[in-house]
Amino acid sequence: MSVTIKDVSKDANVSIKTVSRVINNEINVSEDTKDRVLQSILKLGFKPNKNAQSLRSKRSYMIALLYDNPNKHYLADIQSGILQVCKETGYNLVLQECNYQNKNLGTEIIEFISDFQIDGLIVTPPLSDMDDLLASLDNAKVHYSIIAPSDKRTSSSYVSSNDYDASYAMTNEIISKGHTDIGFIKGHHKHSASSLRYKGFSDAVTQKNIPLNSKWVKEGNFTFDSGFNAGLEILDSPLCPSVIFASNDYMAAGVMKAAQMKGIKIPSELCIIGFDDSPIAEQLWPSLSTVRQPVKEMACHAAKILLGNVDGLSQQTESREFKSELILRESLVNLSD
Amino acid sequence: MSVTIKDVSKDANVSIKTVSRVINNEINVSEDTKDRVLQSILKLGFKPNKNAQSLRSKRSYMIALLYDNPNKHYLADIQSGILQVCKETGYNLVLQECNYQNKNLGTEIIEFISDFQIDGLIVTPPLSDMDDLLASLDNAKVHYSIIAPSDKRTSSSYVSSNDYDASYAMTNEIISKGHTDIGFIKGHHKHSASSLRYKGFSDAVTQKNIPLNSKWVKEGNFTFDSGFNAGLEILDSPLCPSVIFASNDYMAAGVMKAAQMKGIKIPSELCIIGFDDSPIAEQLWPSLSTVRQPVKEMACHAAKILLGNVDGLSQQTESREFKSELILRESLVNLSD
DNA sequence: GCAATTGCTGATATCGTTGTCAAAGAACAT
DNA sequence: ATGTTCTTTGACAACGATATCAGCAATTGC
Repeated sequence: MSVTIKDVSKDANVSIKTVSRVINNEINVSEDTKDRVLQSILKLGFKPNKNAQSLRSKRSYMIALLYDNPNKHYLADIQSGILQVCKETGYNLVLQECNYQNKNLGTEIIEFISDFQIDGLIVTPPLSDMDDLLASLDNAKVHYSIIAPSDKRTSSSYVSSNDYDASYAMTNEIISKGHTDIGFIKGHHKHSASSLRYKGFSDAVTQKNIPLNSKWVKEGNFTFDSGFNAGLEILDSPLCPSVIFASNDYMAAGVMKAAQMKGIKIPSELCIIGFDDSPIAEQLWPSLSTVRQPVKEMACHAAKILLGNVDGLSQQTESREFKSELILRESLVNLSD
Repeated sequence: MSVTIKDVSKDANVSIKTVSRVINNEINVSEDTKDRVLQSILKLGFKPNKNAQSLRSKRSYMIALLYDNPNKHYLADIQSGILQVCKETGYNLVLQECNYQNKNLGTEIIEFISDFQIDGLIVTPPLSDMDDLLASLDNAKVHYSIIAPSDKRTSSSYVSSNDYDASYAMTNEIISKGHTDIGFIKGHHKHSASSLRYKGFSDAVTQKNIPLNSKWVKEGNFTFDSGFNAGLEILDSPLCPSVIFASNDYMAAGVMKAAQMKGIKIPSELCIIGFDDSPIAEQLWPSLSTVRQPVKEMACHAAKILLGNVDGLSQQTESREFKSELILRESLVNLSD
């Protein structure tokens, strides 16, 4: 049926072990035999059988993506970045949709890994915040790399973005436009990016001695609906802020809809700021000012780190923080009073 | 290290073949031995090694999703539906991002399948329209199921939705509100869903003797930008329609932004209709009237069909057409003249 | 009552690789 | 010349399942 290492060994007149050595780029094969074997491989169109390799070497050439994220675009970018690296290295990506509230998550994931001999994991938020999950993974000696970890764990491999700095910078941008009545919509309090984004905001206003009205600070959970509801609450009060800064674009879109339904003009009566530069930010009118993270690059990098650890052959890659970028669009203007 | 079939066979005092029989639910095992083996399996915590199974039986217990679709939400729903079935059946899903313009796509995919012994494919639009790709798959005797095929190929397994009927019904809904000046934005002409949606529309207007103004019919490619540009073109002309029906929500969102930028009031001066019920349809203001397809259920069904064909054990599942549903929201109102 | 069929079971080969270990020859040191 | 090390190679076992085929007992048919 298909060509095996045995056929190659016969054709090249060497033992199967030598063919294996050539396939795996092992040392101590003379140039002469190596050439001969490579030629036979080419001639016969030999491809090593992945399952046999996996069985013997206990490696599957597959990595898994762990996620539980309502943001489909974020996820799609992550997937796309990882797939790019996979394609280059011959690995495959399998998906593992999780429920972060599942009590047995650690156990189930470790079971999944050992079932399929998965070589490594990429862990995305909010799962990257779950210290107990990561502890189970460490314990089971599973290779993994984390996207947006809760704190920069020295022990592990991660990629992160400078959420705090970006949020701080955006807040200063808002203040520079003359605004002092600023609302903020936090994300879920367990989500570490949430806290950083809020901290960047609150540090910036505090440093400029701008009072923080607690009625204008709400907590959402990164969904459109939660932003919509928070927006309604803020805009129902007698005193309204002139800007609302939401921790992501979907919540900002929710605020925008709430404002539009109330007949509040954007941006002249209310400015709205988002975070993430999701496609919707540009699709709304007026379009959202926001913060762009290089999500796909981050995912690429996370995959490279992981494969560097998993695969002795690839080069090691270092953990890294990526810089975000302010995107100023129509939804933020100078305070007109 | 880990428990193998051998350990179980010793513990249950049977041959390894008998254990294998129990694992695979083969006939001709007495209730007595079966119970004994099952108990040993439970006691020892035995889990068959997937790679060994794959090597011997030439099945990987993995299916792949083929896609090249700009619509991330659609894709996420598809993935989610497939993963649900995978979880139930112990299969795994691997992703294969394609480029539908790639000339060697067929070859590359078949190579990928034989490399990893992928058990089957789920093909999504626009790849499901590529007859030459499907022909290569047939030729290589690859199992696959198609989501939204170009025509209901009797030979293969598919799930589809009633795009024509839904578009026809929505058009009648529009007409019943008194509109006669109707614009339409088609999707990419190679995309079969495109043609069906347009045909449903044009048949409905023709039957009601409503003239079709060709200046109000544009072609986009299902992206926001293409809808935005088409919207600008239509709305720039001296005579504007009172409704624009776009073949998907992203293009409809583009039209809405174009209209809003021009100061056209929605829905009083222009009604906008979308298709798909993407999340953005509800997030815009005014929210979009649209057509909802049960995408996740369709994906579930496609996965079941595939696994029914791949896995002799699971029950066979039939190809099926799913019904779409009209979702009437704020963006469509009676013609006010 | 004897042959044929059916149900259940196990010994052993097999899938296509990598791992272990030993052997042969070359290179070097003494 | 002899012993030691290093390089290159191959025979064979091993990974952990399923497949083949044969054997034996129990049932059925005539």
